[in-house]
Parts: sequence; structure tokens; C-alpha cells
Amino acid sequence: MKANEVSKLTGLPISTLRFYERKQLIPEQFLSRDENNYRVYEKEVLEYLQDVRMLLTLGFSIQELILLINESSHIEKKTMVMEKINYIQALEAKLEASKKFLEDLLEGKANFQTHCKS
Amino acid sequence: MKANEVSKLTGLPISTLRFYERKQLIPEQFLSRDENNYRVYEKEVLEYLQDVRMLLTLGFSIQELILLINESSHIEKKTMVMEKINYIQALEAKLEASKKFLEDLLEGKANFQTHCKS
DNA sequence: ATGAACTATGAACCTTGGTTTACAGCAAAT
DNA sequence: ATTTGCTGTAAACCAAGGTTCATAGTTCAT
Repeated sequence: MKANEVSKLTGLPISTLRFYERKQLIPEQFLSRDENNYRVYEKEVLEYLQDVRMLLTLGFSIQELILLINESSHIEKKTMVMEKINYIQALEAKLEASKKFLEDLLEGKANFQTHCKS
Repeated sequence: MKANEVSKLTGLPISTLRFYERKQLIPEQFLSRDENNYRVYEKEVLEYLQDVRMLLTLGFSIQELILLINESSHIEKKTMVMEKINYIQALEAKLEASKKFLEDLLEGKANFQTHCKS
């Protein structure tokens, strides 16, 4: 598969594919070059990229993903993932509090709006 | 109150106070200048800045806060806040899905890790 | 076989939310 | 009265996650 096809199938711009590659986020097993130096992607890269998108959306940084990919021990990966799960749980609690704050704002209980122009 | 006091009481670096000011995030009612051109903050700015921090942490951008502050009609503010509440709810749903994804990853059900080195 | 479309590269650029720097005036303590 | 510290400014810098640009080779359709 050439870059254009991967781009269309994943929705990621080609520039982003190259950016990920530059960041070492595309393992060699997924990517080689043809006789013209054009990139050739394996079809498995599609699933992989979906996972990468998911993990980035979840709040993993590119650096973290690289660690996750290269981390040799299973237990270290496990630790990273569990930390992220904890982080997500904390975030959920914060979001609940936030909703309450915003609802108070709607009802005029917060004072932020009293500072607004009208 | 001078900048240093506001900084200490809010925990925001002075550079951040100035940054917010540059971004028009500090209404004039909270800020004037003394005879040396030093900033003079009203004490009410403290609550206001707490709210600003909260809203930024919630995922409002500075641009959105500026809109929220300047938006003339109450109903428009209400709309913005309700949209953000909806956004938070969607985010919570996504986080739940994410947790599931990560738990699957832990259990080896996801294929991301199968692409990892070891 | 020639132009349009696709691929490659490195480098510069972008946005967001700030922080740091360089330089200068004012203040408070010794 | 001078050193130390706080205040001011504009402008440069930072990290993340990409995108755009300039330039050049390749391939497909007509």
C-alpha cells in the first residue's frame, strides 16, 4: 500500500503519517521502500494506526507511545497502562466536578458571570 | 493589590497574569495603574482568576472565555455553557470507552501490543 | 511525450498556553 | 546612597502535534 491509500483508509493526512514516522512511531515491520524510494506500508498498519489514534486521543503523548512500543518488559507496559487508567479515573472525577461548576454558573451561583459585561 | 500579591494568592506566576492581560482576559474593572505605572488589582480579581483557572482546566480555551465574558446576552452565555456541559458528557463517555480499551490492552485483547517489540 | 497527479526531502511555519530574556525604572532596607 | 528586589515592556523562546513550502524525481492518462 502506498501512502495515499493509507491516508484515505485511516483519514490521516500523508503529512501526519510522515510526522509519525519521523517520531519513530511507525515500527519497521509496517514500512519499507520500493525501488523508487516510495513508502510501502503493510496492511496491518491500518489497525495499528487506529490504535495509535485512539491512544493519542486518550491522552497518551507520542513520547509515551514510543515508550509503550519499545518497553521491553510486559510488567512495565502494564504499569504504564494502569497509571493511565488511574489518570482517566481522576479525570472523570474532575469532569463531574466541572459539570457541577458549570451548572452552578448557569444558575448564577458562581461569581464568574457576575463579572461579565452584561 | 500589586501583582506579586495576586501571584502568591492565586498561585499564578506574574508572567501568567500578564499573559492573561495581554489576551484581554482581565476586565478593566479589576485592573488599573498607579502613579508609577504599576498594576493595581482589585481584590475581587482573586475569585475571578480562580474561576478562570477552573474554566481553562475544564477545557475552555482562552478565546472561549473571552467570548463568555463579552457575550452580551445571557442566553448566549447559557448556550455556550450548555454546549460545554454536553461536551463534557461526551468526553466522559469517551473516557469510559478508553478505559475499556486500556483494560483490553492489559489483557492482551487489543492488537496494539502485539506490534510491540516484546 | 507532455502535463497532471503522486512521491520524496528538509526546513520553515503554525497554534495554544505560557515562560524567559534583556533592558530599564522604582522601592525598601542597610 | 547603594544594593537588593520588585515592577515595567517588547520580543524571543518553549513543547506538542502537526502542516505547509520549495524543490525534485516518478507515473499515469491522453
